[in-house]
Parts: sequence; C-alpha cells; structure tokens
Amino acid sequence: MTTRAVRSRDDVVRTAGKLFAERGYHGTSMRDLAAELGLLGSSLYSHISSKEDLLVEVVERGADLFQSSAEAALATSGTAASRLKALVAGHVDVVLDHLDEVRTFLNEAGVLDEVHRSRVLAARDRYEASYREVLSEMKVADPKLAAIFLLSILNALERWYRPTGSLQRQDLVDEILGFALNGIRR
Amino acid sequence: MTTRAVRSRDDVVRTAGKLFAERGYHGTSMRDLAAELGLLGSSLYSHISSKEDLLVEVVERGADLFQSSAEAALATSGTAASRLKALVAGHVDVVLDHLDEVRTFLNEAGVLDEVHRSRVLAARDRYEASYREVLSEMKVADPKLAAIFLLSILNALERWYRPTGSLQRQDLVDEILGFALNGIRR
DNA sequence: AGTTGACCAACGAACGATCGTTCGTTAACC
DNA sequence: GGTTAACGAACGATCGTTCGTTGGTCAACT
Repeated sequence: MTTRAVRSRDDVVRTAGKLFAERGYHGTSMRDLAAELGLLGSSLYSHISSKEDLLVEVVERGADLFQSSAEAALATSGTAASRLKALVAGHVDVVLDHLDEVRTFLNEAGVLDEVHRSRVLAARDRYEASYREVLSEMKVADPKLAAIFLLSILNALERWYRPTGSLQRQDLVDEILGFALNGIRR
Repeated sequence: MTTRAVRSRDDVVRTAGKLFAERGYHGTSMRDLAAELGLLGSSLYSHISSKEDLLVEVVERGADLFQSSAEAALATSGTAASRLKALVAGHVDVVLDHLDEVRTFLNEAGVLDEVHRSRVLAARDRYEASYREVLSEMKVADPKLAAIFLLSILNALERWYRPTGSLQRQDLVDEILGFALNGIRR
C-alpha cells in the first residue's frame, strides 16, 4: 500500500516559490505545483485559499528579506563606505540563500493586483533609498544613478551566479564593491 | 456599417512583442493579441502558424538586433576604449529603440523549446564575448567579470529607463561608461 | 491497553471558464 | 472573378477552484 503525502503550508509556499521562479506564475499550474509535492491539485486548497495568495506570500517573503537585510546593514556603526559594504554583502546573502523568493520577487511582482504591486514597488523604492543615502554620505556625484547601477549588478546575480563555480561568496562581494568603487581600473 | 481591420504579418509580430514584453508569453492569450489588433483570435492564423512561432520570431529579432549592433561597434577603428564606447552606445540604442523585442528577448527566452533556447543562449554568449574581448584589450584585470557587470547595468535599462525623464540618451551612455571605467569616484 | 471520536489533510469527480487551434464561410480589394 | 484575410462556431485540452468523501492521527476516556 502507498502512504499519502502530508505537507505543511510552508512546504506549499516554498515549492510555489521554486516553480514561480523557474517557470513564472502564469507558467505554473496548480496541478504542476501539487505534483511537485506529491499531491493532487485540489489538495492544495487545504493549505491556501488561492493561487494569487500564494504569489503574494512568496513575493512578500522576498521583499521582507531585502528590507531586513538593509535595516541590519544600516544599523552598523562605522563609515558610510563600511555601511555600503554591509548593504552589498547583505544583498548577496539574500540572493544566494533565498534564490527562489528573490527571483519571484524580482520577476513576477508585475503579475500582482494593483494594491499588492504598488506595495511591493514602494518597498523596492525604500530599499533603493538606503543605497542612495549611503552613497550620498560618500559624496558620490550622482547617488541616484549610482544606486541604480549598483543594484542593477546586484539584482542580475539571480540570472547568472551559481555557487558551484570557483567564485566564492566573499570574493563576489569584493569584486562587486571593487567595480562599484573604482570601475574596471583596478 | 463597420470596416474590417486588415493587418500585415509584421503588425502581428510587433504587437505580439509588445504584449509578450508587458505581460509575458504565458500571460498573453491569442485572443488578447487579436483584440489588440482589432481582430478575433482565429484571424491571427492567416498570418502565423502558432503562438510559439510568434515567440521565436520576436526573440530572434531581439537577438539579431544585438548581434548587428555588436558587429558594427567592433568594426569601428580606434582604441579598444573607443570600441567599448561604441558597444555601449549601440546597446543603449537597441534597448531604447526596440524595447518590446529586447524585453521579450531578455525575459521570455526561457519559455522557448530546447532547440531555440540553446540557440538564443549561444547568441547571448557571443555578444558577451565581444565585451570580454574589448575589455581584455584594455588590460582589465578580470574581463569576464567586468563584462558581466557592465552587461548587468545595460540589460537592466529595460526595467527602469524611460526617455521621458531628464536623462538624455547620450548622457545615459556617458554615465554608464563613466561608472564602468571609474566607478562611483568621478 | 483498548476503544472512541473529533479533527484534518488528501482524494477524486466535477464545475464553468478559457486556452490554442481548426475549418468552412464571408466579404473586401486588385 | 480570383485571391486573400477576417469571421465565427466549434474542437479537445487545460485552467483555477469547489465540495462531498475518505482515511489516517492523536487525545480523551473507560
């Protein structure tokens, strides 16, 4: 006889994050998600109330991770440069340790309804503002643009970096900081 | 009496690019696409043979644009630094002048079947190789990583830059080049 | 220790809606 | 008058979701 798979709500949300990250929200059916958990589609509704709610939860997990990371980095004492380093190191940690939630947060937020989407957009702007402020303290000529460029590099990590390569996490942080501070002339 | 909308194949492909860019491939139905053109869903098949073929065509248009741009930039005479500038300026032109195809190329290529996806991936790598080579000529310490970082900034333009702001196209190119060459210290 | 019963999560059939696509028909244009 | 493209009904498949049923777990009680 075969045993029934029994899963927790957290299992469902985490697996949804994985599939949303890999195939996108519209590319993932509830039956796909259930199959990944060893369930039938209808069984998911013992844990969650709708597919859209699942997306909201995954995206908000991503948003919270970045927010917590930024708060911790800004709370550190020291120079503005050291706080920038903490921001970057924190960002890299969030991306590498929570890749699925991050990818869903970055790529699928546009699917959310107006209310949730604007909330996520606001969170993203607050996060970017952390970078702008630190860069301002560092007397950077154009903190707004510098923040965009640095975050472009950081957010793109999701698309290419995999820890299997020779580039270790701390080296990655140093390389990004080196590039942001001095450009290619190093 | 009402006249019937008559469209060309190119109208269909261009509009598909617009919707794929805005809503994603799986988020766009053939009836959505037809409605945007003032047609019924079935009428599309007078012009194209399948939804997937539409995606292939849009993505390949994006790939071709970047390839042509890189070839033109590399064909210019002058220093490696001037060729890098031509690469960056060309990339900015492609993104700003063909936003829909670029967004679909960057974000929806993963939906393609294995054959087309690997072809697009190869094209992307050849494009990145152009940057690696020029950066190598410039004696950059780590051309591979520098190319990734620079392209991260360039590809992210699709997500935030809109020409309505105060930042003009040529200024944008200069800012990106300045950041890539010298970092935030300028 | 054994029995009972409430609870809970998964099952499985079924719903209406929408998906991509087909095809015979219709109408506008050279 | 022949060609071409849009129409409009219809196809089977799949979508998200509902709901009555089933079976396993575990605490309470004898």
